[in-house]
Amino acid sequence: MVAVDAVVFGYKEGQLHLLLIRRFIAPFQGQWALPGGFVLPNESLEAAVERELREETGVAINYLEQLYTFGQPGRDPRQRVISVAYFGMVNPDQFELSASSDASDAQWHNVHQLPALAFDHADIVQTALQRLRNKLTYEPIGLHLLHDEFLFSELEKLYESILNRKIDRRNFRKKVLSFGILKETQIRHSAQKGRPGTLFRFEEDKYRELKEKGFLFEIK
Amino acid sequence: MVAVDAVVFGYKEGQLHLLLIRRFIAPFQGQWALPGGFVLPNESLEAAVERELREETGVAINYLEQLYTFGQPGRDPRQRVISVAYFGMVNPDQFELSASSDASDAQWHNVHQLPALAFDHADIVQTALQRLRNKLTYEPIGLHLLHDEFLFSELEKLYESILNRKIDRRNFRKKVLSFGILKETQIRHSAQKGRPGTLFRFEEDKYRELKEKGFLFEIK
DNA sequence: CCAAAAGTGTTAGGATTACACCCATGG
DNA sequence: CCATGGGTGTAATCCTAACACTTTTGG
Repeated sequence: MVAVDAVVFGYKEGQLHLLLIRRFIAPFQGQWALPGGFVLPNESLEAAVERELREETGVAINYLEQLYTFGQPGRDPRQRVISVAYFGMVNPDQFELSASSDASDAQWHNVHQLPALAFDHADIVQTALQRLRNKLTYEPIGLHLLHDEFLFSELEKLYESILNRKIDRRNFRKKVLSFGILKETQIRHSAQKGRPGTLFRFEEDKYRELKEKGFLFEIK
Repeated sequence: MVAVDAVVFGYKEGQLHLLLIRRFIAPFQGQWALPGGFVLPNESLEAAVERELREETGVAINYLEQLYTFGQPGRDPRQRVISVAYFGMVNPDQFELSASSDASDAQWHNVHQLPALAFDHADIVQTALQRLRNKLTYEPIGLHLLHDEFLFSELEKLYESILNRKIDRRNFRKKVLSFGILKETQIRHSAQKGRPGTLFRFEEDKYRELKEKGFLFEIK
C-alpha cells in the first residue's frame, strides 16, 4: 500500500508553523499527524497530495516538492505502508481557510512546540526541516512563505528565525538585491510603528530564467 | 505495487559508467534496464535494493542513498507500479564480479553511450546524473568511485570528466587538501609513464566528524 | 635524452564581513 | 519630541582564479 504525507510549512507571527490534523480513527486516535492518505489507482503522487490537503485541511499549496520515501516495515502498525512524503509551503494569504476548516480538525502548530505525532511523522518532519534549512540557502524558496508583497525586514526575520542565527541587515539586503530577482514596488508600508518600508515582489519568472543560465542563489 | 530501482555508477577508463541489466521477459524484452524489482513484504527498501543488486548483478555496493520516487500512472504498461529509485556507487575493485556475472546479463555502459532503456528508466538516470553532479560539489562522494588508494590526478580527472569542465590542478589540490580529509600514504605509484605520484586515502571518519561540527566540503 | 605526468607559489581581483549613524513616521 | 523600525557606505580580510616551470621516472 502506498500513501502520501505532506509536511506543509507556514510562517506567521514571526515563527515557522506546521500544518497538522487530528486523527479521528485508530491507530493513534486523537493524536496529531501529517495530512495525507492512500494514493488512488491511476492518481499521480502529486495529485494525491493535493487531494488530501484539500480534503483534510482546505489549504491550497503554493510550493510542493517530493521530500523522501519512508518505507520501514512496521512504521504503520496495521499493515505495510510505504509513504512518499512531500514538502510544501503556503503563502499566509491562505491561512484563514485552514484555521477554521471543515470536519477534520486541522491546525497550525509552531514548529518549536509540536505535539507528539502519530506513526513516524516526527522523523518525517525532521527530514523536512533539514531540507528547508538547507534549501533556504541555495534557492529563494523562503519567498513562498511570505505575502506576494513584503518588506525586506520580513524576509530577513524569516531567515533569522528559520536558520536560527543573526543576519546582518545591510549585507543581506545588498546580497539579495544583487541577484535581481526582487522588484521594488512603489508602495510603502508601515508596520504600526517606525518608518514605513518599501514593499518588494518576487519575480519568479526572472529567477527561473537566471537559473537556466547557470546563476546561483546563495545565502551564506 | 512498490518496486525499487538502482542507478549504480562506476568509474573506469576515465569515464563514468552505469550498471544495466538486459531484460529477459516482457515488457521491454531484450532491452536494457536498471537493476531492480519488487519489494518483498517485511523487507526494507534498502534491503530490497541490495538484494536485487546481488541477485541481478553480483555487485556489492559502496555507497547508497535514496534518489527519488517515480509514481506516474502508466510508467509500467502492465499495472500501477511505484518505484523508489536509489543512487549508488561502486568502488572499481568490485568491477570484475559484475563484468562477467551470472545468468542475467549485467554490464557496465559508458554514460555517454547509453542504449535505449526500458520503462521511464532514462528519466531516472537523468535525475541521478544531476544529483551526482550536484553532490560532487558539496560532498566528497566522488571518492567512492575510486580505489581505496588513489592518485590526486585520478580524483581530478574524475571531477573533470563528470562535471565536464577543466579544473586547475594546483588550486584543486590546495583546496581539497586544506579540508584535511585525505591522508597521504608513503606509497608512490607510477601509472606507466612519467613521474610516480603519491597515493592518498579518504579518511571517512574524519570527514563525518568535521561535518558534525559544521564543516562544509565545497568544490566550485 | 626525451616524453609523460607530478609537484609546487605568487599575485591580482572579487567577495565577504564587520560595523554605526541618519531618516521617516506615529503617537 | 521620542520611540520604533528603515535605509545606507566603507575599509579590512579572506578566498578565488589565473598562471609556468621544475622534478622524477620509464623507455
